[in-house]
Amino acid sequence: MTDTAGPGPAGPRSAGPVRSSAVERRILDAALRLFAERGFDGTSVQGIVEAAEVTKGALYHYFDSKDDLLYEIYHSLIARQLADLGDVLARGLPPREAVRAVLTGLIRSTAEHIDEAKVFSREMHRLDGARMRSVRADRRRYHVTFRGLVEKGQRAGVFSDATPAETVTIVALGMVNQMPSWYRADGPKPAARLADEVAGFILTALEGGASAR
Amino acid sequence: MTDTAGPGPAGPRSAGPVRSSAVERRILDAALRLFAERGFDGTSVQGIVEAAEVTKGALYHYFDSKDDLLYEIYHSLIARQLADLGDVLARGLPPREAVRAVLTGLIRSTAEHIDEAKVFSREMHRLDGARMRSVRADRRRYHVTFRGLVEKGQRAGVFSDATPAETVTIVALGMVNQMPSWYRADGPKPAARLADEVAGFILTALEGGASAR
DNA sequence: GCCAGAAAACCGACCGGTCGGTATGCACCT
DNA sequence: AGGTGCATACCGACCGGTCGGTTTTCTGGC
Repeated sequence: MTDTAGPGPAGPRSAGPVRSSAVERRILDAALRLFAERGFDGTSVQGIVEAAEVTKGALYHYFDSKDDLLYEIYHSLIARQLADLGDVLARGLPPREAVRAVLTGLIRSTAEHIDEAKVFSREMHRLDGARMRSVRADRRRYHVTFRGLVEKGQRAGVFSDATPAETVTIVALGMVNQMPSWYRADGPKPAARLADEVAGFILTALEGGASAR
Repeated sequence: MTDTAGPGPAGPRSAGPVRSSAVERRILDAALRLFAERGFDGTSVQGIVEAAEVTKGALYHYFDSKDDLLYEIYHSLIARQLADLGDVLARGLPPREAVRAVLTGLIRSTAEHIDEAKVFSREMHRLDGARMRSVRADRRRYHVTFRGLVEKGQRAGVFSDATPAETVTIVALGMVNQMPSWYRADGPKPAARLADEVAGFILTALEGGASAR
């Protein structure tokens, strides 16, 4: 196993600064940019090392394979999302405020790291078995946690249970996961406003309608 | 140009059986299945011809390139979606029923042709300039038409205008476009029920909240 | 009914080029 | 003197696409 599933979501590391030399980061940045721009298969290893201004030897010194780069990108994205989610949960907000905080935070964060999200949504299927399982498990944890938040609100009578929490989750996270295909940082609407609108829309549906309790 | 864009959407043809020989369809079917399963770059032309039980010569007799196969898949998907949309519009339903009909139809149709949708969402960026523009234009038409439906309801006072129609469209179509990443035909929930739940959820948000008019 | 000739359908060996990855060497630091 | 951090040259596999040729189907004259 790849030890990616620690107890805490990206908790403090014992010995910190060993991770990621400058060269390592340059490679990762270049890979991210090129993957987002041309896709994984459309990007050659040679292209990455040229963009990062290093040599192939350096790349294969730090990474096992091209797929390794992909996994690093995925992992950093999911780790950040789970950490943000954990932060909100730790604040112990009531359901409505919790859902709003999670959704707006997720949308803002996705907008801010749109390249990672783009690569993720487009090339996730390329991962090999073990890594695929690890990434999927993390994604599922996020999904289940969000759904649990909705369920909690439904049980408390704050949200209508006309629509199953699973379906609500699918709609909300579906919008977020689709962002890479249309969101542009220089677009007309700031991410923060978009986030507020979407959260407001989802909450309206959750609160409106026939409250069955 | 490939003359695939006739006047009517797949309407009756003057002299029919020229289009799509059995071999042509076998190739397209195999390509669709393999693209959905392994991705475009992960699928070799050799693999396609073996799966279709034809030879490479036959494939390049009917298609110009591997990319050609992709475009055919995209085009058939979008053509169907636009045709369905047109059918609903032609019925002249009031906004609420129109939105419901479009959404449930789109979700059911996407579930039914999930492989096409999967290839589409994953590999759209691979198209070259001219074809990319054509596909994007069709997608945009769908988006704008749907948004127009929402706007019409808002102007009529049937829908709340608390959330901009554009944002509503982003949420609704975002869910649909994300379906390929999780929907399974053998899943626990039939597509028809899912479609009803989602449409109900979106309509609740559209009708609920403070109606500003 | 038949046959010649043309056109469409199809075959499969082959090619140029690219790509991910490796082998080996060397400078520098400790 | 040995390990880390690279550089460079190179490899074998594979891939999309081509091309000369063969088979099958269609067409029209008789």
